[in-house]
Amino acid sequence: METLIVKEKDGLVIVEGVKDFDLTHIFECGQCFRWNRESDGGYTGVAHGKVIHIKQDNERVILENTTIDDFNNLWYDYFDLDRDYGIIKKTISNNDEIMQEAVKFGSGIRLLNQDEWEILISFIISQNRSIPIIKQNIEFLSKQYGKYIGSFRGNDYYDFPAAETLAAKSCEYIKSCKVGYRAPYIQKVAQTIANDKFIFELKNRSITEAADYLLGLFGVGPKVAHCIMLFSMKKYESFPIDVWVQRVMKELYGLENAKQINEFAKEKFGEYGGFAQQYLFYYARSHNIGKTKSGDRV
DNA sequence: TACCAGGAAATCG
DNA sequence: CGATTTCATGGT
Repeated sequence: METLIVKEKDGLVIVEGVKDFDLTHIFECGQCFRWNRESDGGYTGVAHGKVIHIKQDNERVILENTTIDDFNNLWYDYFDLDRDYGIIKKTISNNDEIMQEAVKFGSGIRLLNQDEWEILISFIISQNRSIPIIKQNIEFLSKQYGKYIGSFRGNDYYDFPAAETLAAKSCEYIKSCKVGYRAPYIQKVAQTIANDKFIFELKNRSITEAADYLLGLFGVGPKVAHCIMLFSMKKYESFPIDVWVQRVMKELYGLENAKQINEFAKEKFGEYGGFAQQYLFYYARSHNIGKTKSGDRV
């Protein structure tokens, strides 16, 4: 992104000139599970083994409990600040009133660049579950098996557990985090990743090769594979199809099945499919598109 | 109480 | 091979 001004003041990192950026859109659009809104309107979260607090006042973003070095080396990429979302939004919503509305609603979404391993397990857990429960499960896992990071504003924070740690636990222990029938998926995948760090290479491979590898993991199907590639590997043509995307594509575009949806997304959104999907998901879930009669849309 | 949740594996026909 | 059933758990 052009013309970002970064400075440090009173222990805070202040970034000015941040466009197409809204914390609520970013953290509530379903891409991440470890960020929580605080009473001051900002969010506290764990990523990169660190806990930070972030708050926003229009185009000014304020980070607490971090440094300029970490901003430059970690958070700048994590928040995808090097990307011009104006171009993306304009391109995907060209001649498409539906997308225009979805983009307007989630105008400040940025696709976070998250850890492959954490996203893998998070979205294995996500299957057939609601987002609040997914967040709760991941908190259980982190508190039980994650490394203690430290205390911030009176709360203790734990990193997402390492693959080696989970690989060494039995299914029964993993199940104590209330992940249900997904426990054996987690346990087996943890062993795979602990022995074979290949997942961290996929970012540099083709989307086909990445998908092939991910689909070979126990408990990973098409939807979860696409979420992993989109949220942790910068494979932005990925187009995860979940219940909400199915609903919104049927309700607003008249598409009946996954095959039709994939062809439409590839044809219409191309390299920006993942961004389009995320605007649509956030819009659909926030407005209950497909769950209520179509006249209820805001 | 029955049904649903950012689905995928197992099983069926 | 595509279509259906099953799988834990918590919220509504």
